Amino acid sequence: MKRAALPAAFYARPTSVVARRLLGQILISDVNGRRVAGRIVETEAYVGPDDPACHGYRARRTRRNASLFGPPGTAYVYFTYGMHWCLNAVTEAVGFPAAVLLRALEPLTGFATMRRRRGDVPDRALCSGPAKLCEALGVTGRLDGTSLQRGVLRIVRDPSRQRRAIIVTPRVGISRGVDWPLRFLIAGSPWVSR
DNA sequence: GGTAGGATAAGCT
DNA sequence: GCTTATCCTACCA
Repeated sequence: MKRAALPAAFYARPTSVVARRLLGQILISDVNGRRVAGRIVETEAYVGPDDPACHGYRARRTRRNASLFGPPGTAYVYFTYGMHWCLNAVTEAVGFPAAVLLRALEPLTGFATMRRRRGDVPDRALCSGPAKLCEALGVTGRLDGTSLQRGVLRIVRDPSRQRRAIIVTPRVGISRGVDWPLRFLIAGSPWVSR
């Protein structure tokens, strides 16, 4: 079934709104021609030049974070801790460095491919963290700056998306801006991180 | 059940 | 030199 990718206008809104509305939508990867997909169950908002935890803090543009300043609906993929990739969806206006970090998925399609990339782990461990889901989907820096509307990675609307309770907490793994409530989870989902 | 520590490298000061 | 939007293993309870 062919489903429409979320349009740029979806992302061209306040980042915390986008982070909430991405919960329940479907992320599809066709890296190496292998279809892998999952439902987004956990996100975090990084909200621009005034957010001390955001890579775009003080609007400092570097080679690493360049795509964070790109058009809404762009993939921002960065490398961290010497071995892990993380995937974000760029939000708001061109030139405004903000994005939603995709932190966990409920695996839906391509279990064999995910397990080949991730190792023989329980289903719960396939995509329950930002670096885990990148490994499961084959996401690396090659996809940084690509479109989430028509690229190898796409986010599509789930026509059967339920209206579900959302839990809001502070963000994880940061040392500045620690009390800002910008992490969003589908309440009761067994697929979230940690 | 829980958590401390190590892996490992780019980017920043 | 130090920090980092993480994960896994080893070890303790």
